[in-house]
Amino acid sequence: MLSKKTRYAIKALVIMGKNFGNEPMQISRIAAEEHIPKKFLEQILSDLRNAGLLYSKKGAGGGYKLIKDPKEIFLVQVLRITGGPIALLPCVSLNFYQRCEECIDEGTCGVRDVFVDVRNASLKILAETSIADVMERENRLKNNFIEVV
Amino acid sequence: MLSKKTRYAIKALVIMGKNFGNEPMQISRIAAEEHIPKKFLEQILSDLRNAGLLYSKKGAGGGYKLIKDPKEIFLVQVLRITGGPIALLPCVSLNFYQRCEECIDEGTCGVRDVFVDVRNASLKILAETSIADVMERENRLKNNFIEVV
DNA sequence: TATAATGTATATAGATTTAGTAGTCTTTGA
DNA sequence: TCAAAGACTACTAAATCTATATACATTATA
Repeated sequence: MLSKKTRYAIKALVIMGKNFGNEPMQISRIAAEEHIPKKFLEQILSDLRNAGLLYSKKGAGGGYKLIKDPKEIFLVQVLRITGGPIALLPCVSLNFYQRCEECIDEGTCGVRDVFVDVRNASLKILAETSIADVMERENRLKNNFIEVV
Repeated sequence: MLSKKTRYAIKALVIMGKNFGNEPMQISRIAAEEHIPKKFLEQILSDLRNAGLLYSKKGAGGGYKLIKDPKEIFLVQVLRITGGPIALLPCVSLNFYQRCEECIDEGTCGVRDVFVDVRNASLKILAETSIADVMERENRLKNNFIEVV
């Protein structure tokens, strides 16, 4: 399960994606719109900034905005920055690998072998899906809703 | 990430799978072979038993064994018994659903939409893979190793 | 240049979950 | 009757996650 930190990070990036090309957005505005605790969001945006995804401007009229086009920011990057695990087993994680202490021989572990496949399936989607794709899905869902009603 | 409980559960089922058709295995033996803390394993096997996967026998000469053929026990069942989440977001989980508190409209959430796909991809593998498949993968890995050496 | 708005950094507290342990009871077979 | 084994309940320790608090730095603008 993703941490709230990761979830909030993605949501914040999506909302900044909608604002791409415009002036920076203030933390408090993002926090209010997405119902995210402001102080917590501060930390998260700071991490995303240190990772090179965001530009920030201090002082009055300051805020955050995306450095890159939302088409070029992929979910897998976000998960890695915020430490959200993709793999379901530590011994299968590419970026947060840890040996399973109890394991006798990782190389011949059938359980691990299955969860490598699971990771690859998840990873494929997360590596192909950008912030812009998320925005597009949202639009599609909204339009479908109107059609149905 | 799966809990150790879930990991231990799968490993215990695999080792009992190898023993399928024979006399019950004692907790202490499984614990020793798989390097799992005995008392913790006790709880886990008890859960698997209550869920109908294991037969148990008390007293001298007692122990645990599979009720069903390992071909008929699928990983998804084990995860659900031990509470291991498959979905990466609570609002996407089929069996452990919880609303994301901050979410304004689940129905048009683009993030959720992506993670439904991720869940489906993982679920497909876990619902198709049985304990017997895990055993088979293990054998295949061992044989490949011999060939390579 | 004073002030208010804003981000930065660090520390810490509280809640929750996970992992593991202890102890006692019950059942079974020899 | 005794020892071996599982069943059940409660507890604790550790880790992690979420959130808040505090103090500080920077910037726009009046």
